[in-house]
Amino acid sequence: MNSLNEENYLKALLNHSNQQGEVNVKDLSKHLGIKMPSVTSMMKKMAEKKLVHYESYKPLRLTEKGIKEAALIIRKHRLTEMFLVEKMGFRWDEVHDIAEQIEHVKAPEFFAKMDELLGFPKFDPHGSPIPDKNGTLVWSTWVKLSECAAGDEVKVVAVTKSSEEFLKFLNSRKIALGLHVKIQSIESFDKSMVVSYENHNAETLSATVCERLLVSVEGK
Amino acid sequence: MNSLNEENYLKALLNHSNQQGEVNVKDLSKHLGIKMPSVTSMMKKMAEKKLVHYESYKPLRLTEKGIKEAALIIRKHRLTEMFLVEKMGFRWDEVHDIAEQIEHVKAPEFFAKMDELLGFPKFDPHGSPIPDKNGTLVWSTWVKLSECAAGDEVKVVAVTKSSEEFLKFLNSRKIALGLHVKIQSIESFDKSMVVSYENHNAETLSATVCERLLVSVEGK
DNA sequence: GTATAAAGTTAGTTGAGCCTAATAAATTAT
DNA sequence: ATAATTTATTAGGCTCAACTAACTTTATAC
Repeated sequence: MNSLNEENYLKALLNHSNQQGEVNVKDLSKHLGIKMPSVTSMMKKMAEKKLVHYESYKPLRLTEKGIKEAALIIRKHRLTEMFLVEKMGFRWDEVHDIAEQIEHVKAPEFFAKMDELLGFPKFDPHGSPIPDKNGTLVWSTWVKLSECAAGDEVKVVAVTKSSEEFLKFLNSRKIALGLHVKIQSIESFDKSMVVSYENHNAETLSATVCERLLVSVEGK
Repeated sequence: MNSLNEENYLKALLNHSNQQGEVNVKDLSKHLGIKMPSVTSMMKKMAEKKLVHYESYKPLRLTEKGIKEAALIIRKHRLTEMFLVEKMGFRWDEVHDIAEQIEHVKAPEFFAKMDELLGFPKFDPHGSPIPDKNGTLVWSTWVKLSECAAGDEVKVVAVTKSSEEFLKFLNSRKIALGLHVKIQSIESFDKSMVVSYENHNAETLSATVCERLLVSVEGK
């Protein structure tokens, strides 16, 4: 049985891996709030359990088994978020921290029941896909803009949790579904993005906005 | 912040304390599945945190603070059980293990919402009282028959989770609400009770039955 | 292409929470 | 009232998962 902590490592490994499925120790350390040497030693233990591929001085990569286990935790997290919003009346922005805790509950029946009561949803309230019961994350053709890299060319395909103000904001910048956008750069300190599209050369989009825009990366 | 483990100690201390609020190390050890020396050392730590009164070779007793914290955990457990049964469609006998895990979730809003959705219930699906938000356990005038001692004289006042078979069973023994019963003895190996009432001198009631009968102890 | 900086690893410690074996106190039996 | 039994404590050790300090490897810059 995975310890609570191993579960956090798995989740962070999956969530912060790049296109090649790689993460470096530094990033993992920062996201988990755990010092690098501790991360290294945990990686060795998890490598013995065949959860990660580990080689000294090389980037970390989850194994198939690791990906599956991580996806199952993320499944629990996202199902929980959906349940909190749909069945308990929480707002979508209140549910993350609660789900962060409930995702570690070991009770398959509980999550199966949530799934059933929710009608087997495919996406959580933030627009992220919910992995299936086997831990298969169906990579939707769209991702959050915030997850893209500088240089990517993308098409806006959806918007999550569209409040009226948010839609007005998008309108004011002439951002609409189907729009082609190129990411010029990303400010590392606040994760805001400078993007260009049509006759806009350098629009700055805050991290909050980038979180809510779902896009498909051109050529995927 | 209490560790998960400290929470389990608190709960066990409250649940297994006798009328004087005392528990001995042996019992605690058995109920927690933790060896006695480990319990002793944990008690010393918890005594420093003012959660238990601890003196060598004396029975353990929760402090006011300890009782409150324990009651708040039990509150979360019982609210969860109620929620699982009332709002998610679980049977009352399926919910204990799930609640055992969810009770450790740190998210006051989550439990407050449950409470609200349930209409601020006073009892859980097993008939146990739910402590209030301040950790005050309102000792109902009734307790489970299983919690009484040999020699007690009691009156049957309610029945929890009355299935049709259970009611039939009670009928066949002529046990009804209002009946006066005296507990003759308790079999320590299976917790069944030998009781007498009206013209029945030595009826044996299984632990399961004693769990489901709520009684008021005469003279309380 | 060497120097510096950044990223990663090793070695050694710590604290929590458990364990066993041995000892001591309290209780029960004779 | 002493012996035997039960209950509790002490002493010492283990593992896990964190830490700091020191060192090594890899990447970056000049």
